[in-house]
Amino acid sequence: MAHIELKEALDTLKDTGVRITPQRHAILEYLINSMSHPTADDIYKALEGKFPNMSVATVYNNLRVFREVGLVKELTYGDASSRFDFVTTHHYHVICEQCGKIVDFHYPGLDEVEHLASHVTGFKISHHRMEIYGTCPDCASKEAH
Amino acid sequence: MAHIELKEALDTLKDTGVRITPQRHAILEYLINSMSHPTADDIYKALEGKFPNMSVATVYNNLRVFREVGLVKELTYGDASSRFDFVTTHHYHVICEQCGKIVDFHYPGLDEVEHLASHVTGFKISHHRMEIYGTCPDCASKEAH
DNA sequence: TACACTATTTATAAAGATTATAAAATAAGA
DNA sequence: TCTTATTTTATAATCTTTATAAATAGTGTA
Repeated sequence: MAHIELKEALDTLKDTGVRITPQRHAILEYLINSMSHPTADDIYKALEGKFPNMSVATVYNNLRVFREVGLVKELTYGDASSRFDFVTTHHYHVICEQCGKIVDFHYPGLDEVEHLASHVTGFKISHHRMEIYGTCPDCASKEAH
Repeated sequence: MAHIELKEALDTLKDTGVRITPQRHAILEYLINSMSHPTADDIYKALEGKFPNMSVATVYNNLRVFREVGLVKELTYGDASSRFDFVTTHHYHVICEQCGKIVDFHYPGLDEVEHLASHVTGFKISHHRMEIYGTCPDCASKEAH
């Protein structure tokens, strides 16, 4: 199914008139297969072997292109660099404050919150984001030692 | 009441053994009176007149101190720099995607989400963050022109 | 009030992430 | 295959934030 997702993503690019380069192919593939939520630098390092001459700028440029097309979501947490997530179904993230691990968490969209916010503030709401913070089981058991 | 908040904040600092310097006083005062959610640079620029020799590092250092003491919350959105918010009661933020305006939005904490997340992932949840995005009335009316 | 001690500020530089630029390379359609 | 506009590369610049060390200034004590 990762296979199908990649194909669909490439089709999306084609439909939008975005050229499919080997670098773009590899970045998408990495994002889809990666169960983590990599930073631009993670991706750069991971593809160094396959593309020894690739520039960091290429990674950033393409992540921006993917974001604009809607294939990828950019996550900005407290730490230094953004993380990138291939867009599949709607889900939230649970983040470990000790080790930084990010786990997907499926939950119905909080439509009610958006409605109330719209009513109270007069904004036309487009979307929201939410993250949940805590300690993952691994770190919790280490703490207890 | 901004007056009272400032006094309480200063008391908090005193209790924690953090020295009250003119710069700290001014930064706190600015944060409390500011209805916006300023960046470190906003604060720096705003206090330039009063403290011509103040260093940017001072602003950053003190914002970190305030955050550690719990007086201030750091907000990291998509844009380049963090924003800082004087902590009062629990509330969320509604953010205009056109002009960047941030409006406070009071809503009961989403305890249920935290519970479910804890149950599903095994994390020990400490807190969550949520932001709501949309278009503010001003920008919406400009769009319609 | 003056002193001493330590925290804080300043000035500066360094680090890290991201973006801009221009020349070279290349994907995709004719 | 050929052409052209897009993309990549290499590099430098920008911006935010942190580190460092010397100078300064709060705060408790005599």
